[in-house]
Amino acid sequence: MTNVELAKRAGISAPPCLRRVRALEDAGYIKGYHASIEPDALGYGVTVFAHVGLVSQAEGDLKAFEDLVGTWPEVREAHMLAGETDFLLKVVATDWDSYHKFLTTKLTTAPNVSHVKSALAIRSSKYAVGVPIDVDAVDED
Amino acid sequence: MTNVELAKRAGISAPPCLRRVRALEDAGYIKGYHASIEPDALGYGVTVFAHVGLVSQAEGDLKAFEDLVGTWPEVREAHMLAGETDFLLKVVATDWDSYHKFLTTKLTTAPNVSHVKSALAIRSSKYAVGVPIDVDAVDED
DNA sequence: ATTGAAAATTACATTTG
DNA sequence: CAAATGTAATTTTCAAT
Repeated sequence: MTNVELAKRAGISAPPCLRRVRALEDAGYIKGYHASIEPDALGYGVTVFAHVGLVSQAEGDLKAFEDLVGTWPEVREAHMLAGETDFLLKVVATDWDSYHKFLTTKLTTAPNVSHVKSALAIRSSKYAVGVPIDVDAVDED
Repeated sequence: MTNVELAKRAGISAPPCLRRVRALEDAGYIKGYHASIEPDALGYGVTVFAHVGLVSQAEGDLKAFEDLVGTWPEVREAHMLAGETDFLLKVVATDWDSYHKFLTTKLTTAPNVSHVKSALAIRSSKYAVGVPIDVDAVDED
């Protein structure tokens, strides 16, 4: 969206609107801008949510695991959970074989990994970024 | 990123670069563009992964549940899984109380919902969009 | 609001496979 | 010969004064 279009929606003129956006960027509210792509269209038809349990939950070991998965391109998201599984990983692969290879050669053989439970994503009906606020519903005249 | 900058990275001039991008958009490879924001900075400090089991897995009932969660702003992602849990929902809320309210008044009381297991996300160390391909590493001269 | 600059888009000539 | 690219010119749009 262009700045003028954004200003129109916000009900203000362009210059202060741009200043606000810059302020949000500088303050860290806006992390960046991305294009959304269709994984299936690029041959990445397999999405798996891997529930990972670790042997040690010491902070240093948790951090080490986070750093490790951060280097794996197959892992698109890594969330540390409270509960029976320590980490929830979103893994994207071209096919099931390539996921299985990732699972056996990287994930299960990684240090500190106790058990992995793979849940194949059949389909994703909703994938929204951001927070529940509907921007168009805020400050509407 | 502007088109000229993208063309520079691709090693071609601007017009054919723009044509390629539009071809990707028209073909559905690129779904759209958006800004990435920081949920914590906006007061949404609670992220929960809700594992939902349904009573009926008939296609009509699955679709009905997908449509329903699609109307709930608290649900940012909805993935249908193969395994013991039918759906994995990523839910974002301002605090634990507001999540609990969502859980008790919306999710657990929704039609066809059998059981819900909530896994609180302590922290997210990786959140990447797209696929494992590193674009900058492709076709590099 | 105005102005200056940069980018997007079109048309056309050229090259490449 | 067809498809894609590059150059150039035009129109539009954006951002700073």
